[in-house]
Amino acid sequence: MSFPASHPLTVAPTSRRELNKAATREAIALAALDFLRSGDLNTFTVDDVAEAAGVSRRTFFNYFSSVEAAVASFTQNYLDQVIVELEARPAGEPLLESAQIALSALGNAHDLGILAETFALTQDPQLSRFQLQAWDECSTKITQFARDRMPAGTDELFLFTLVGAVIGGGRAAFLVWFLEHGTDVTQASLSDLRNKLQAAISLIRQGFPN
Amino acid sequence: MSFPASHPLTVAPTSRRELNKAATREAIALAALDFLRSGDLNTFTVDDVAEAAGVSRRTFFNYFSSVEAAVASFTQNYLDQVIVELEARPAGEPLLESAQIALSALGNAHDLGILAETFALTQDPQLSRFQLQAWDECSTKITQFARDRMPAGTDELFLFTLVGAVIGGGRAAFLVWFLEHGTDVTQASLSDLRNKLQAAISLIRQGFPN
DNA sequence: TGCATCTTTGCACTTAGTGTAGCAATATGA
DNA sequence: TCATATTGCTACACTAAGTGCAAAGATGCA
Repeated sequence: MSFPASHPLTVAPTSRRELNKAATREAIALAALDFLRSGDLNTFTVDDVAEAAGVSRRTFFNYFSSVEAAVASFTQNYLDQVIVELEARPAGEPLLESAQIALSALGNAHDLGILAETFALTQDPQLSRFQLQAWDECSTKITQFARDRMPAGTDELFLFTLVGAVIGGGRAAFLVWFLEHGTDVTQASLSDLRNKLQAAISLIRQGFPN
Repeated sequence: MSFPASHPLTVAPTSRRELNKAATREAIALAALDFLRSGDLNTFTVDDVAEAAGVSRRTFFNYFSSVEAAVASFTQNYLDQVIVELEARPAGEPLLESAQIALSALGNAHDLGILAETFALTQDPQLSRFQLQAWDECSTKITQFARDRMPAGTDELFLFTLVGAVIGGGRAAFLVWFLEHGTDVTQASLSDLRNKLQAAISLIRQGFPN
């Protein structure tokens, strides 16, 4: 979970406690991911994950409400970053351009590799639910963002549809990318992901005249 | 669960057993909805729902894997209908037009009222996950449908983005509709929902040139 | 160092979810 | 109509999820 460290925007809350908590959180999430790599959900338990992460079962639940939630944290982190990037864009910039840039302002290769892996490992419906929720929460935040940046009184349906389409397109780009590259995250496949994200948003912008 | 009855497309499997099962399923889902109407998820248990539906706890789990899944069945039914409507459209028709028609070919007012209610009652993240999954499964089906109807060799990113945008727009229409009308399902609000669905798809078609 | 604050842990408890085997209802064929 | 095969329902037992609580341990601060 390199998110807090790589984005010291909020006063750098790098106290010992914060560091410890971040490390614990990451350890748990990684342990959960590791179990998923070698089997499906019902081949291991929360106790297993907790033990592997070196914490008690109770502490696991202090950080995540379930294994699924722990695995979804990687996606969550990426989307949180997208929001940060989005809010860093200049106010005058067209919204779809901001979205294009924010979505493809991807982190380092290692984090992205894990993100790609979660795509692979969360085909199980039980797991995919939590990914979907992460995207949905992101939608809500972007809608709020868009409402602030658009002219006052912009039609709500227009707003929601725009954001819904952007998120739908973003997920589409990730999905197609993953279908083509799997968990292979080279520099080349990364740049392809950026291309796909940009292409998807471009399609949204242009529309689909038949 | 009027779905099987109202769509006797598949040889009318109306045997006694089928009828009983459909009735039980509906009873369970309605019982779950009823408990949600008067409190949140953790104010009642599966046992409560089973008892209210007049079945054993074990039978509940024979039909649904959780209370959340039971509540999501209403959305599921609507989206299943959308797929049926979609597949009934002529092959030559432009895809977005088919989608527009299929999405707004809504069932009767009573079923829609319940659908609207589930929008209201599933703001709880625990519940919304299952709604999101229903929409996502619908996406997958529509993507397959679109692949079949588009020229062979159509770009996959184009396909996924188009479908992602359509589903995003569809959900946006429902959301805005619900935000405006709540669970009030009159003839007028229904026709507004149809308008919103059509408007959303139109936006997708036109695109968002800034 | 001593005290206040926050985090982790163990324990006990309720509820979720599932395998299994027997029982009840429906279907089928004469 | 009856006998029998098939399918669904139920009770029971069991593992694991998730949570409240209070004590112990770690960190922050003066």
